[in-house]
Amino acid sequence: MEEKKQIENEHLTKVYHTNHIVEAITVEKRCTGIAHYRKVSRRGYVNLETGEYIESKARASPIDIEKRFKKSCHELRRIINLNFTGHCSEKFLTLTYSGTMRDYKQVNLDFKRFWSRFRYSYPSCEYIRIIEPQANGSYHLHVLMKRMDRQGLFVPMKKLKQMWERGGVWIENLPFVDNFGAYFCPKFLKESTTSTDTVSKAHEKGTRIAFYPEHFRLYSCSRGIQKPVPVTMTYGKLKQIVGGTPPCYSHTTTIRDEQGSREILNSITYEQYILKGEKRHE
DNA sequence: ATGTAACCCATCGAAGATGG
DNA sequence: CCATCTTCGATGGGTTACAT
Repeated sequence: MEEKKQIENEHLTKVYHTNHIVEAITVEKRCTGIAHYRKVSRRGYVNLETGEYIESKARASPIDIEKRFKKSCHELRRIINLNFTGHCSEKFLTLTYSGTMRDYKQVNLDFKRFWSRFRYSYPSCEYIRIIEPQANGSYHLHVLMKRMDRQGLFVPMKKLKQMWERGGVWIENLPFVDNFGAYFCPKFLKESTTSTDTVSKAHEKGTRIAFYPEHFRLYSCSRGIQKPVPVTMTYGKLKQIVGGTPPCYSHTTTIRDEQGSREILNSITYEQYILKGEKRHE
């Protein structure tokens, strides 16, 4: 049993406040100094203290890729929660291919073309775009679209189909959920590893992440989309912001030297609060 | 006029190492 | 897992050019 340590009110915590959702990340031993290594080229790093030069691994391991993916998902969730509230100026689009499309670059080109057309007719719109492989490895796109002048966004189906001629198009209102970020983030990692057939390779690794190319971007945003800015504050100040609301989710990770080691290097507590009252503004 | 594609470049996300 | 830093390649969008 891990004893639940109470965080001191004076302890510093990093807080993301994205509309009605508040996330607090509290690191027990906060990073003190500056990292010793500096990137000096594509693969090269130099230790500033010793002058030692090293080169990075040629290829990232599947574990590294999964970590990166999770990190991107976290950021994506926050961006969505900061920019989308369920207002009538917001819509959710899905763009698919009629055939199989496994060319990541081509998908980006196709979206670029779609966006240049869309922007012409709806110049006040901004987007968050997520590229996702389906179980068979064929890509499709999810787009959260938003009118910045806060007028209702209505796009005739006929027009949409003209702008995206590669396959199916869907446009919907945002669903009635508390956490849009969590709703729209890919959930590959939960997939079971029990594979059946042809798509073997990706499934053997237990995830569709394997379909992405090496330097993929899970999401991208147009410039008008706000980026979440964390604020470092005391834990007491955080409690003041959330009032009496208890965290709806909380998790502490302990970092050990190596697996099974008894010595704890650090611990990180993640908490999420959902504040009522500043929820949806229709 | 009206809609689309082609350039170019500032900006932004991904990479990747270590210490805690 | 988070923090921190730098480099590099991708890309968003303003502008121009080219259609219809």
